[in-house]
Amino acid sequence: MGPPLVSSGASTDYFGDEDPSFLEALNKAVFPGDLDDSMVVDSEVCIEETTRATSKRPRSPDDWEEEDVQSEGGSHQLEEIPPNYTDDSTIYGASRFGEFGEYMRRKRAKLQIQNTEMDGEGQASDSSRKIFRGLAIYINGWTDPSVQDLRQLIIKHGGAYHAYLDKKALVTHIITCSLTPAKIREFKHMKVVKPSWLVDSAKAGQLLPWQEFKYKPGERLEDSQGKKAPQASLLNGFVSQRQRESQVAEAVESAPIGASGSKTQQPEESIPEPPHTPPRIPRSKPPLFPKAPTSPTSPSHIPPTTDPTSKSNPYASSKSNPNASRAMANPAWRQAHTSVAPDFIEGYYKHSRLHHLSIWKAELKELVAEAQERAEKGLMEGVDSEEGEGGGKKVGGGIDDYTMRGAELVLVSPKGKGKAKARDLDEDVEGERVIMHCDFDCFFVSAGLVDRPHLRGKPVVVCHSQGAQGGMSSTSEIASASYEAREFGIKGGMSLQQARKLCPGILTIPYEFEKYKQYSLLFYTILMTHADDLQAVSVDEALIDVSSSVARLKANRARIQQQSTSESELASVHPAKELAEVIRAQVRKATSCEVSIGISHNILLARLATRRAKPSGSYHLLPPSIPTFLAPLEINDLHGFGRSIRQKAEEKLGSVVLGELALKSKGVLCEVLGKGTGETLYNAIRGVDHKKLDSNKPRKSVSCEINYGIRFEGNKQAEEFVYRLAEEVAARLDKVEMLGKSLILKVMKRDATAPVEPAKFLGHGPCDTFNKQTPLIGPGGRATSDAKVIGEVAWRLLKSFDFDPVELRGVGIHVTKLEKSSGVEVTMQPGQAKLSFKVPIVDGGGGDRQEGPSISVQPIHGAGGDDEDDDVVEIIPQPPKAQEIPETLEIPTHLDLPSFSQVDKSVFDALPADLRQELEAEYARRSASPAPHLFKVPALPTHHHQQPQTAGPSRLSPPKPKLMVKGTTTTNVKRITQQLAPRSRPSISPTKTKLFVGKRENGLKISDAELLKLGVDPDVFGLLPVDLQREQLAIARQSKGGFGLGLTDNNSVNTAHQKIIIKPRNRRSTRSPSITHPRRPPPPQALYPPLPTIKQRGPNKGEKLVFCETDDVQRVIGEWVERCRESVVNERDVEYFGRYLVGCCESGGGRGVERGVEVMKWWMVLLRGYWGVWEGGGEGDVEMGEGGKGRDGEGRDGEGRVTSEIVGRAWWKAFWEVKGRMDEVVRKKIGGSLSLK
DNA sequence: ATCCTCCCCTAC
DNA sequence: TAAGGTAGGGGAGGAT
Ligand SMILES: Nc1ccn([C@H]2C[C@H](O)[C@@H](COP(=O)(O)OP(=O)(O)OP(=O)(O)O)O2)c(=O)n1
Ligand SMILES: [Mg+2]
Repeated sequence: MGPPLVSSGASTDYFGDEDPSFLEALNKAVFPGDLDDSMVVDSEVCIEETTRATSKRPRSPDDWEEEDVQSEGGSHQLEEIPPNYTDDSTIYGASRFGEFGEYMRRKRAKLQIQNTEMDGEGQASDSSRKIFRGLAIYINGWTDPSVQDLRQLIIKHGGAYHAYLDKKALVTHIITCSLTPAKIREFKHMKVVKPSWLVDSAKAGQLLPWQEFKYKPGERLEDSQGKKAPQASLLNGFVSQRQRESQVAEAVESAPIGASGSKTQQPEESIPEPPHTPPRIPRSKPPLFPKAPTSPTSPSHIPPTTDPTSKSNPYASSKSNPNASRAMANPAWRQAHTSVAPDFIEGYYKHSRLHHLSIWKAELKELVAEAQERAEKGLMEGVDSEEGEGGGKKVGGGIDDYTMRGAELVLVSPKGKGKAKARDLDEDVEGERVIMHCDFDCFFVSAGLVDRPHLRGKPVVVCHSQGAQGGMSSTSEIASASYEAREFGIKGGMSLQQARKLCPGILTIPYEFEKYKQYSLLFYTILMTHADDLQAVSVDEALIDVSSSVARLKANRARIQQQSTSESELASVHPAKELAEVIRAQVRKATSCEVSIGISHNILLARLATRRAKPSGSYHLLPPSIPTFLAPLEINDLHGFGRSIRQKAEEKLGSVVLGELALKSKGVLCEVLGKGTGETLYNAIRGVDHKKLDSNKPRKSVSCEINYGIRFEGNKQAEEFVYRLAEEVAARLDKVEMLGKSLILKVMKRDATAPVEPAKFLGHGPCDTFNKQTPLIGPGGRATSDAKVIGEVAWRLLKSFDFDPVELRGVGIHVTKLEKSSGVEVTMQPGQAKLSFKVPIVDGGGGDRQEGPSISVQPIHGAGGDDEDDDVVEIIPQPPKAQEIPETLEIPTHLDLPSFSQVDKSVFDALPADLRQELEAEYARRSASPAPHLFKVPALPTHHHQQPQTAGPSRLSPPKPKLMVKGTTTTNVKRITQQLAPRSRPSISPTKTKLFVGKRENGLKISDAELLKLGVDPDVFGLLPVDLQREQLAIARQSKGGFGLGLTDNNSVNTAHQKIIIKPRNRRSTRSPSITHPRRPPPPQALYPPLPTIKQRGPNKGEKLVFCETDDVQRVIGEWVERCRESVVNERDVEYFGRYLVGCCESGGGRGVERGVEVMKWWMVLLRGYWGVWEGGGEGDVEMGEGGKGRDGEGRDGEGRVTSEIVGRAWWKAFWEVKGRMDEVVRKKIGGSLSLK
């Protein structure tokens, strides 16, 4: 656009047609969001559901099916619509719009009650008029809105919920979705009604006549058969749309839960009764917009359906997915998108969220194990220098290696041992044990919103289908839903189409695996700082034992109180809670995401506490409230107890509520659930749990399986696939340096009654699964990791089943009976070698490790300088510089699956000022230290002293708490530093300082202004315990003096530069052999090299493209923009960026252009998010450059502050400038207009 | 009693 | 379009 042009131009240009949808999406996003905040639905009916379980599922457990499919009919049409999507959207938009009014209104109303509702507290009455006052309700069995939801609804509206039916006389009504014949008889004389009575009444704001909702045995309810039936009814078309909608809304079901399989459907729901639909639905489901989605209906159509129900089965399985059938009819399409595609496995894994979750978990466990070993060893020898390669562990410097491995985590030292010991010794001392369960709130969504602030507060979900894609018939699964989305009943695991039925305005954002990994590392790094012990649960979740940290805080507090009265108030807050809030604040600062923390004295309770902490908070479940807390929970609320057990409990024990189950004897529970499970439950009901944090157990199996997109046409293809899968497994075995002696082939075969193409696009649908195990014999001896051998064995097993390859829907290869490969061997790769080292070591102890990364820690003892110390450890920094090289290194280990990479610089920059300062201080320290080593870290007290932990605090001999604390902090710093070091800074400059310094500040009297001056966030500072405050202060001062932020560079220019370096991939990835570090030999190749490529998709779906995938470029841009939100963007960066894009367009062929366009769109989206208002006003010029660099990046205080307008205009100016260059290139290259079309 | 095999189940 | 993986806990039942 020319200069002036502006927006329109934009739309015109790059986003030509798609724009509409693209823009629409943007608008939508904003739109609804505005309202948001509260979401509506008051009844919230969220449903939940689930459950069901399935009883049936005859065979395979799965049945996912989306039943939605049913809606399929609708979807069908929708499908066609897409083309005109624009129009549609317009049309739909209109209607939506109207609905939005209602939506908003509701939302607003809901707002008021929203927060309060859940907690027992209550509240609010407003929406909740006590319409159920006087009612005594008992809920029987599984229900559509879950029992829990119904219970809340009942209570919220003044009713009484009875968990037991023992006194029938007291119960006025029984709510159920299904009754067994026996129960029917039993309840014959009672008022048995469907859940919709409660839901509809709540919506209507008045108690509706129960008779209209009377439960009739004949009616379907799903229940056992579940699946299908319900759907069928829905589908049937006749229900008017409106009715349908309302049903949906009400019923809401939800989908299956996240996890597993069988789900599905069921949810369905309750829909059995379409008819009723209550009288208006005044408020209640906001979501329901009638909208068009649905439509028509006929489910059928198309032949594919094979036999939908034909078979008699009740479950019949779902319906087929017409879109899939159509696509599968095209040979070329099949060749390109199903298991027969040459790079199917690679592409599949690259996009599989579940695969990523699994890999990450394994990597995190490994990192934690390494940290623990290190801590225990206490020091290790430092390897010292390893710089060269080292980067992080193996990976040397990898800068970023992608795997987490590159990163190093250090456990808290103080306790390292201490803890361990302490723990072991006093296990019983429960009193002392403090466990925290930390979990990000809607992790994928939260991470995605960091760069999309304009979507905050709106109903957002993460899924592969973006924007309007898929219309209303997308079977894309939702990985995570924002809390706003949950208000509509949307849950993880459900399909996008189901979600759209619940909330047509739902917004979708793409996966950003790289980002999740980075945040996770930051998260773990922070946790390590406070934990005595840590158990990696998942990327976004961990259990930590903070007993010693809490004890220390407690002790300090006591001390302080004595000293000064001023802080007495603090006493009211339990130190554990205080620590939890500190952790939350640190993670928030580091990632801009919310983490919730549950605290208690054992794992079981800490986990349950998290649930209450959840939206965004912390909750300490203390002994006195345990009984009350547990009684109303249901069995499946317990970790490890899922739907299957729930069903057993319901059927054989007559209840799923803990309060009721508490009456059962241990014997009964064991009889029904098995010995171990029964006892675990018995104890859990009483809040007892003796489990310890996961100790690093050796891996027992390595597997690989794919149950998606499996569609073979002949044995040849199946064989080819099996061999490729075998290569994958072999690569994974090598990666962990293990060999196996036994192989298990897992096969999923389409259930005879299931449609050829299941409801879920390319999903496996209802299947029968088969496993076959056989010994795996390698060449010489037994265990092997040879791909060829594995492939042959696997294929032999598959053939032995003699299944028609066309019927296969899933294949998996599991290798068990593992043993470590002999040391070396594979080790070859440098990179890997490093990693591996760990293994060999086992005994050797001695020298192993070199982790090299850079840091090694050695214990020093005391002495030193400071006081404290007891256990100090030295850290040897890695050679900074090496880093550069490292980057390139990359490592390609085998697949590169997503693995964690070290935290990259940008992430480092994103760290909160306080944390960053600590790091900086650490760097300074390092550089300062003569030898490279030597930092002190409180580590174990090596020989000298004894008590570790406890001592910890004490460590400092004197009373000075601060020291102790400090020690801790220091430690932390180190850890983080270690982690970041490799990548971070090139410049480590220097200077000074020392560590510890004992700073003696005492009181924490310091003004905010002063804190700001030091770069310390007053808010966070305020949350810190006194000792930590001191520490922070000391460090902050130090760093200021030392080398202030300056060196870090985060400041504008440098930072920006780095970022802009975009091509990170280039850099990082490695790919350039040339760059490879000298030392490192070429890595082995990954089976599937990662290509970071950006996704380039057709220009057409611009929107999607824009949001799709995470690619480095987008990430970099996001960070760049984010960084310069308050300061004017640097011209040089813009210039660099422009050159990069132009180069991109010129070189990459059409793809380069597409990519460039994609990047521009992304950039535009970001700018619109922050400075949309200034988009058009191009005229005012702002000087670029200068403003920004100024001072600090963060705090900027007052004075010459750059206004948002100036910053925004500068950004837009930069945008148009770059766009102008792009246009030229595009014109030349593609011809005509810019619009790429 | 213990262990082993062959599942199912659960979690993220 | 969509990407339903993966490892470990544990139970049932049989072999030892
Ligand atoms: N079946 C599942 C379960 C989880 N996840 C991913 C997406 C989640 O964001 C992340 C973490 O899982 P959680 O169970 O912690 O769910 P959330 O973090 O999304 O929500 P919550 O706030 O309830 O923790 O794992 C997934 O893709 N599929
Ligand atoms: Mg979470």
